[in-house]
This record gives sequence, structure tokens and C-alpha cells, in this order.
Amino acid sequence: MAFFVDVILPIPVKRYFTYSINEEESNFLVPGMRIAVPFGKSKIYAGIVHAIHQTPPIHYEAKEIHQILDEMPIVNSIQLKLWEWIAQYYMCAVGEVYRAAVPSAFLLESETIIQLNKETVVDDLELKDDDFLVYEALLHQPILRIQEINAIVDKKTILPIIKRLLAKNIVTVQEQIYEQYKPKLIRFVRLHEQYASEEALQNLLDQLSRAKKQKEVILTLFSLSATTRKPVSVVELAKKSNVSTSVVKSLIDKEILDEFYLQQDRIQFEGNEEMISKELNEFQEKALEEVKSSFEQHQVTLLHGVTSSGKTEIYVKLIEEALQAGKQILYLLPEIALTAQLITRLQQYFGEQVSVYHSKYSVHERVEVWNNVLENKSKAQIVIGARSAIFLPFSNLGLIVVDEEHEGTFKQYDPAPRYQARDTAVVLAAMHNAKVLLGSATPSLESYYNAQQQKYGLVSLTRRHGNVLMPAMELVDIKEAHRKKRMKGHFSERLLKEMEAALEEGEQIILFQNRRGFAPILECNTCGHSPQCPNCDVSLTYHQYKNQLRCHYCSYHIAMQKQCLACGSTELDTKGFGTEQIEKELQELFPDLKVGRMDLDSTRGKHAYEKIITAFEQQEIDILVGTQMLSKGLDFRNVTLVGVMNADNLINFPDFRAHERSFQLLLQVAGRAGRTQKRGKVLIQTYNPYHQILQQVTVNDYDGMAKEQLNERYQYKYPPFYKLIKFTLKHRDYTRVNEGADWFAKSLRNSFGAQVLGPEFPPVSRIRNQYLKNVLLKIPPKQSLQKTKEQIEKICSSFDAIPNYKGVRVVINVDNY
DNA sequence: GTTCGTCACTGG
DNA sequence: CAGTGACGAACT
Repeated sequence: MAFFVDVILPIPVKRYFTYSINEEESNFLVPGMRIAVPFGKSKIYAGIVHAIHQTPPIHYEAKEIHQILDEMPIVNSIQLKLWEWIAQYYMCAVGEVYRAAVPSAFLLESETIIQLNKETVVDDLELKDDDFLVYEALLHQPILRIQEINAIVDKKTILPIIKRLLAKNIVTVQEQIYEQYKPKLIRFVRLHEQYASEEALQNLLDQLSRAKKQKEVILTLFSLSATTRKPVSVVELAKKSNVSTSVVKSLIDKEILDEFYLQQDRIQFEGNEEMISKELNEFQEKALEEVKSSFEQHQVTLLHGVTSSGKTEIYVKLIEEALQAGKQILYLLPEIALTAQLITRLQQYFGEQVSVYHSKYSVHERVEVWNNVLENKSKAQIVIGARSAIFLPFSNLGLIVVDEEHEGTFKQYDPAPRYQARDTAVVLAAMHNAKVLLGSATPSLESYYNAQQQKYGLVSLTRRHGNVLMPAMELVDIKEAHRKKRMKGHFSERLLKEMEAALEEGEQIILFQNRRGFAPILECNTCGHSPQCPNCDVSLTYHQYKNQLRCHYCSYHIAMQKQCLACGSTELDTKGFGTEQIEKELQELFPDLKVGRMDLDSTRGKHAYEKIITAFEQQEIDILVGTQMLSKGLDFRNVTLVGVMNADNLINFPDFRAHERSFQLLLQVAGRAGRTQKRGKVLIQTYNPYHQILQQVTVNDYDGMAKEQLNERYQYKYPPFYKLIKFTLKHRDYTRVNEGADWFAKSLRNSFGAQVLGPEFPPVSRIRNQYLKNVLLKIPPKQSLQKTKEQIEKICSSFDAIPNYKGVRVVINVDNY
């Protein structure tokens, strides 16, 4: 009897791969385990077991597996089900989900290594130049990797070289497989058994009476193990007894001390005692009760609470309850780096039971969190994470909290799987029979609509914590100010006056300049030319801190130009303004003040972000200038004034969600002001103060905004009423994309008629030398998604079969918002 | 005549 | 996705 296993491989191919196994293996293997399998001529991949069966493949001979990597599944059946759902719904391969879902250390790497064959006598003269270089390198180091050889000979194709060397028996090649994850081991010591008795010990001490330092170490070891009753590590021992580790080592060598290793978790919670969660005020209490009763009817509940209303306390109470019921809890955040404050808070309440999971963690740390969740350890009962945390191996989820539910970063854009973590969380929760709480001060229209339709429960919290008033909002007309020449740079007189007043009181200020038009564009005053990126269809932007012109889409950059590249004129000017420029202007206006800046460029690196936040919290910075980053869940006590430099480029963004987004963003930013008793102030500079959205922002009229926007969405057939799928066609050749897109749109129209929009070039129509063109499909609420997707698959495969459009990539983005 | 780069193809 | 082989262009 033959046995086979279907495997998920981490590649974008929409099928499983079948390998042959023996009976013993078939008895041992369980879906969710990893096995190393050969793939192609030389690669070895870690695949996930999907199914075990006895049906041989029809068209080919199955290869044998290489080796089994796990004793226990690292992925459970619920996860496999979720992966399949994601692949199906977001139209990608399960393998792509697999790649995104597990910590990369699980995707073991195989590498070809080349060794010298010592038995062969080599005649230098017989070798070609490149061959000799490699041979010479091997004389200096025992093994070489493919990459290293690439570097040595400075060529891309090195296969012929290896083949020649192989033919002459000079080298041997081997596949080396890496398990990337290595547990962190700590070296501990204890006294060797032979000194267990009093007598032997006394002898030893006498013996060491001349080796003062060594004696000291032994004595320290005694006192340490007596007081802590825990194993003593080498590092600790050396430090406590004031000697270098080499002294300890010599004791180990003399067999006086015995060394041993223990595995240690990389992630350790260092904190104080757990705090008891705060008492809720009456409004929070009421909201909590409402959420609970809503959960009896609905799986998902939307908590609409104005900024600073204390949503977190309500989450904490719900988490406490789920914890008591012995369930796991997942707390999703839009971008984790931005929420050190929240993590600290939750750790204060729940101590060690909190784990954190996000992309800035190292692979090792991620493997550890994964394993802790897999084994349902107590230290991973609560996981705080960014969108990828939905992939952790939960077995017993009770509650998922999605904080700042409206945030766009829950959607992954590139690469596949292009999933929306909030929506996926709802599906995941259903699989676990768990509850979902969506929280936001400005809910997304999708969630709000779902609540209106009774699909989700809805609970509102309209009172700010401690009865703090909502900040006073004011629109400043800068069109008028510009006309009357009453602007200092980008600052209106009004804003400057308020800033001075706030500074006088010793209060801090936040200035907000959104990302679009972040860095200025260089323009020639004589001919109007501005430097373009050679690979993308965009102008280069000026970055002062490096004195460079950079492309935001590819990594292209050149030094700042002194002359116009087109006409040679030296009269160059920068157009548009960003955070950097605001920062500069501020320093001129208030030379004595410390100005901080927070944007993508100033927060590179793991802790850069926290540094800025801490400096601002401790009032080392008076004015903080930043992009959207500032809007998320930060809590600064001493900020009373928030200035929005320009609200217009936000609103005038060409996207059906622009108005919703602007409203959300402006309200979130405004929420940073006045979180204590003193009422905060928000000034919004705009050319267009009568714009409906801005009016709604000033009076915090979410319902009005939602009603109006939903109306528009209904009229123009947009989400949440219609579903959207965006197709992006990519190719290096302009006409191929153009014609391909026409064909593609036409065949979509054949099936779906007028619901097809485009094809259209996106605002940036070329990125990294690839031309792009978009086609949009709107799917009416009653149309079957399943059938629609099947039809799309058909169209895609006929498209792939047309020789003219060969090589044109079609990127499918479901729910592209 | 050899080497290099590009590109479609395939994997089990 | 990544290695492979085919093919045409560029180099000695």
C-alpha cells in the first residue's frame, strides 16, 4: 500500500503538492506539521501537511519527502481552515497565506554549500580565472555559499564555474538545511557533586586559600543559591563576585564547578506587581453592561466612544472576564510600534499573561510567542498585536478586541495575501465561537452600517473621561489670510497667537501636517522643470536631512542639484511643504524652543519612535510636528493646542473614502488636545472653511457625516453597499499593459456589464519601471461572491493564455480599501 | 565560439 | 517564488 501526503508550500501557486511517504510516516504525520520536501532540482522547502491519503497522483511520480520537522503540529486545524478562507476570499494561494502567517524562522532555508575536495591534487594552471578565484577562496575558508561565490567573482551566473570545478573533482556540493530558530541558552553553574559533603567542601576552600578570586566565586555562589534558591548563571556569578568570567571558567575547567545550560525565553516581562483594574465611571459601567448584553445577541459589537472616553478600561474588564473563563484573548491594534503606552497599561493589569506580537520583533521572539500561544501557556493568554497576530495558533479564543477599528492599516496591500485583519478577525472569532469588540471614536462606515443593519451590536460612549470637554474647534481661513498677506510661512496669525498663548502657560503643542505632499518638490523658476525619477512616474522629493532628492516608490536617490537639469538655471525653488519645512519655520519663529518631528523618516529604527514620545511626554520637547502617526492613541497630558497646518490636501484626495478618512483623521488628531481638565483647542487651517466635512468635524457630528456619506455611497454604488475588487495590470511594456487592460475590462464587462470601471491609469502610472493600469469591479449586494470569483478566475486564466499579453501580471485586490 | 542577460516555464 | 533551460545579443 502506498501512502501520500498533500503539502502546502510557501509559494504563490494555487494547488497542493503531493509527496510519497511510507506507512510509518503516514501514521505519524498529522495535518499542521512541517515536513522538509525537495522541490525542483535543488530546493528544499518546509511545507505544511494538509492531508494524508492513498491516492497516487495521476500525471507524475510523487517524490519522497526529505524529513519530518515537527513532533507536534505547529498549525492547528482552525488555522488551516482560516488560511483556506483567506485564500478563497482574498483570491490568493494558500501558500501565500502560509508564508505571511508563520514566523519566517519556520520556513526553513536550504542553502547550497561548496567544499574543497582535499583528495584531488589541483593544477593551478589548468583553471580558468574565475575558477581559480573560487578555489583560492576555498583554501582560506572551509565552506562557501552560493552568495559568497557571487560576490567573489562578481557575476550572476556562477553555475558553470561550479560545474567545471565539480567535473574536475576539486569541490563537492551539499545542501545544508537550516532550522532558523535557536532557543536562547543561558550558561549556569553549580558546585560539582564531589564537593557535596561538608568535609570535601572544607578541603576545597583550604585548597583555594591562595586563589583568592576563585574562593570568592565559590563563596558568592553559596550565598546566591542560598538566597534566591534558583540556578545561578555564569554572568550573574561573575558580576556579583566582581571577577571576570574567565575566573569562573577556570573553576569549571578544574571540575570544581559544573556547567549546564537552560533554555531561556527572550521575551520577559519586567514589571511591577499587577494592578487591580480601575473602577469604571457610571458611563463606562453602563457601556460595559450594554456591550455584554449586546454580546448575547451579536457575535460582533461596535463600541463607538469619543476620544478619551476610556474605552480601554472597558476592554480591560471584558478581557478580565474572558480570562476568568479560561479563554485566550487577542487585542488587535493598527500599528503596534505606536502603542507602547497601551502595552504598559495592559501589562500593569495582567502582568505576565500579556504577550506582544508584531513585525518589529525579531524572528526568534516571534517564534517564542507563537509557541507559547500554541501550547496555550499562561504567559500568552492575552496577545496584543498588529494585523499579523490573527495568524497565531489560538486554540481557545474567547474575545477579540479590534482597537481603532477604522484604521486603514488593518488591510494589507502588498504582497498577497491582501487581507483585512478586522474582517478576518470576525471570521476567526466565528470559528472559535468567540466575541469581537470593534472600538473606535470614528467607526468605519462599513462597521457603522453593519451596526445599523443589526448585523453588529452598537454601544455608544459619548462622555469623555473625567467629564473633560471636547476641545474647541476652530477653522482658520488661510485663503483670506494669504490674500491679505497675513501669513508667516505656513502659519496664520491666528495660529501663531494661540501658540504663543499656550507656550506662555508652559503647555505643549502638536502640529499636524499630513503625509501627502510630505516632502517638497524641486522646481525650476525659469523653465518649470522638476527632476523626475527615472524608474517611476513621479517627481523626486527633497529631503533636507540628507540633502538629497528621493523617490518615494523605489529607492532611487540623487544628491541635491544646484542647477536645473533642463536649462541650467540656478533659480530653483521648492514647491509643496512637509513636516521638515514646518520644523524649520518653527525654529525661525521660536528660536528658543525645542521642536520635535515625528514622521516616517524620523522614526526609523526600533526605538526611535519611543524616544520621541518619551521626550515629548517628559516635556523636553515643546512643539511636536508630525504626520498621521500622531493621531493614534497617544495620551499626552500637557497638550492643550493642536494645529492642523492644511486640511485641504486631505479632503481633496481623489478617492471615494477621502471624506470619511479626513473626518476620522481630523477628529483623531483633535482628540490629542486637552486630555485633562483644561479645555483643549484645535485650529484647522484651510482654504475652504465652508466645506461640509470640516463643518461636521468642528461640531463632532459623526452621525451627520455617516448619514451623508452613506447616502453618497449608496448613490454611487460604493462600499458598504457594493463590494469592490480592484485589478492592477503590471508590465514593463506600456502598450502591453494598455491593450491587456482593455481586453481584461472588456471580458469583465461581458460578464458583469456596467459594474466595471476603467481601465484607468493610477495617479502614479509607472513604478520601478513597470506600467500600471487599474480596472475596478463593483459587486452588487445580491450577487453571489462565490460565482463572481469563479468567473474572475476564468477570465484570468484565458487572459494568461493570450500570447500578446504574456507576462502581464494581474494583481487582484479584494475589498481594496 | 563563448559568455551574458532576459524570459517563459515548471515544480509534485 | 526561484531555479532552469532556451534563445538572442554582445563580447573576445
